[in-house]
Amino acid sequence: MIIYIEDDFNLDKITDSGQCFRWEKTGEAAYRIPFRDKCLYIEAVGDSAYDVSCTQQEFQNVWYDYFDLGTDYRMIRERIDEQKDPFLYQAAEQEKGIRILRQDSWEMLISFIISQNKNIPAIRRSIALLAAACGEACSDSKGISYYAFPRPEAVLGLDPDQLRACSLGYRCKYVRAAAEYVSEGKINFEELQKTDADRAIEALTEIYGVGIKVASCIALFGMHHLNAFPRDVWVKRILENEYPNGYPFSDYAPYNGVYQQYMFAFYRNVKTLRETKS
DNA sequence: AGGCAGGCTTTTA
DNA sequence: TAAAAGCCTGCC
Repeated sequence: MIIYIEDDFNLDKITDSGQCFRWEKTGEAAYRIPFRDKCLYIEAVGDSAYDVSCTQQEFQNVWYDYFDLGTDYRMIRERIDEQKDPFLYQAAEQEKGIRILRQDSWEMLISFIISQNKNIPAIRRSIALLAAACGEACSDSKGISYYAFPRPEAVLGLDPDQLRACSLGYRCKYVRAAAEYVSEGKINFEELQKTDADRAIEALTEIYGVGIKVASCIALFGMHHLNAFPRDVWVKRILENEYPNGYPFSDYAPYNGVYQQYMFAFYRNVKTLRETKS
């Protein structure tokens, strides 16, 4: 089925922005995307046109929300004043097409615990190993198999050696603690989605192995708190280098997290560009 | 070969 | 309470 998306939407930009770790590239501008108990093939086939493997009904019920198509990212992007903030303006122009997906809170919790001290390929690898170790084996619309992201109880069912085999290293104990925490019902993701970003982050940091940065990522990518602003080493460098007199968070509320994504992706791409040149 | 990669917890001053 | 040390692992 062909669908049309007029707003900012770029599959490569979204997956390169480091918010999702389970998309599989199946071709030029084409991906296979597992989400909860579903799996979608999507391919860019022309101007604003995308070929998707699901029915119209499934797209409306599941994927419209997953891709956050109800939010106007062009409007968010155009709030940046080129004169007042040329750096962010350029970053957003360059990285236009990034959106903040509405992913599963529990999956994001585990994914970002795993992310600490790892680069993106290593994060992807660990998550794939974990899913293969205890996720449910499923079959997509083409009959090709994949693993659903495991439930907390499935993670708890692994013995320590099996967990360690997912290349989790010292994060093993964090992953296990988080699975216990969720399994015991100590966190209510739905409730935290309804509050503000700061409250959600505060609650998330109660979990062993979750600090401010990881909690901010979970709030932004797993609870859709668009004002959450993860500060990793790159963002700290950006704030130091580009905004020595301070960053105007209040001007950019309630979308600070979206702008963070633009500048983060922009900075990283500049860096890799420099590396490939030299 | 040592440092670093999208940090966190624990220990130490 | 702020700064360091230690932690798994893979990669250059």
